[in-house]
Amino acid sequence: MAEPTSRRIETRQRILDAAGLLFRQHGIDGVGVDAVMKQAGLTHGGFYAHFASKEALAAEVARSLLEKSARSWDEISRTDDPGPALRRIVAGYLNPEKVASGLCCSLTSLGPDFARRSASRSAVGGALRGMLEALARVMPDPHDGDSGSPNRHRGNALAALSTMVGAVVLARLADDPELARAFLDAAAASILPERTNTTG
Amino acid sequence: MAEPTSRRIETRQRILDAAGLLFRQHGIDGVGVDAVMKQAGLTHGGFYAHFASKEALAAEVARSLLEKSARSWDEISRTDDPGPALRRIVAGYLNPEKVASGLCCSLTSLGPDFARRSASRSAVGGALRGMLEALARVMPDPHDGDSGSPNRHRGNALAALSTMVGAVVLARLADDPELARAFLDAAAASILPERTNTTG
DNA sequence: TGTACATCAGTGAACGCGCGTTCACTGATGTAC
DNA sequence: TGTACATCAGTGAACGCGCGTTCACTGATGTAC
Repeated sequence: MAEPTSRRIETRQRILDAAGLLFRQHGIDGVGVDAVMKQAGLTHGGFYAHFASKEALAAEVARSLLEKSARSWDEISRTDDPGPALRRIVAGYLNPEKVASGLCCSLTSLGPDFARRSASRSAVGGALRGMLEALARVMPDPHDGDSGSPNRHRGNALAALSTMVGAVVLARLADDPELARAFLDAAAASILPERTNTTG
Repeated sequence: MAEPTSRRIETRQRILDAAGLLFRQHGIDGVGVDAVMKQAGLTHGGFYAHFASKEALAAEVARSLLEKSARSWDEISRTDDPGPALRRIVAGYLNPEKVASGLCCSLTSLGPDFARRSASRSAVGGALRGMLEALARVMPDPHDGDSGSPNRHRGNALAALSTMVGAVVLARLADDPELARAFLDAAAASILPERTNTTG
């Protein structure tokens, strides 16, 4: 009983993946336990062998989705040079197809849901800090001469993450695809050092 | 029957206000029609004399809350000079007490909920554009010499709104009040022309 | 001013349904000898 | 290799509850004469 079998672990992960998909599409309250289990190829009764409650599942989904993002950003931030790394992170986050498909970062589709559930809220704390650290690592120095200020990169990372999250929230809310696209483009332009725009 | 009585109008507004409060606190799916009516000082049965369904209520709440913001920003943008106007709008939006109380802009607490409900989504389109126009009106020229570019203010407004929305979403999600505060401060600093920080 | 009536906003019991959760059971897997 | 048994992941019927919605009714308000 001490070690869970590998089959158990796989099933648990399948449930987490199914919930991660459906919760982002329909919100946590918009998806029942039975729908999650069906998506995972199981029946609803077995759910409680893997999670104590739907709340506990939500918290695990929150943790697992955001830790995946944090790991990805961390790796990019340590592998690439800062400039290309930042561009990869931002372009990946603000990718219009991903946003339209609804498979974008859970912060943008479930942020308020997580914020209202204390278990989910505390589950994401670590990953959130990890994302900020990765972002701070690849932030450019500001164009005024203030590159010495120690917290400057952190402040820029906080603002950049805010801009990305907000842009995706607003792009998904916009009724018009052109406006959606404008949010994503404007956010990317405001985070990345100016250089992309035209030849003027 | 043509003209609704003033009493009817007042009651309808009381329901809208109650729903605006409770939906922002607990999410749309987290609040029942009976809770909304009780908060409005009525019993649940009377609800359907005022709204066709809970969905219709959600859409009206979306419209009414965001149009209120749009009107407020519009007035500020036409009354004050651009600099002070922008500062008032940003400081009002990123106010830490308002964020902590949960009475902040509905985009940050219900944005994803609205985005998933087509009626709500189309109900907010106009107000969203109104908010962007007000914001564009008070945006400063960029510090590079590109002040002639006609869409530059619009792009800045899109990015600024994204930053504000994202910062509040993240501040409410952060488990630590200090981190919450840092999101709000960093967002304000990144939107407002640099000048507030220290005497350096 | 007073009476009779029509209107209609709001009441509260009742409905069917879907949800989260429980539990006795099944049947496949693995271990002991 | 073969048999007997223990384990345990997954099944599916059942539960109580709360939700969105309906509807026959009440009682206050306003109008007609």
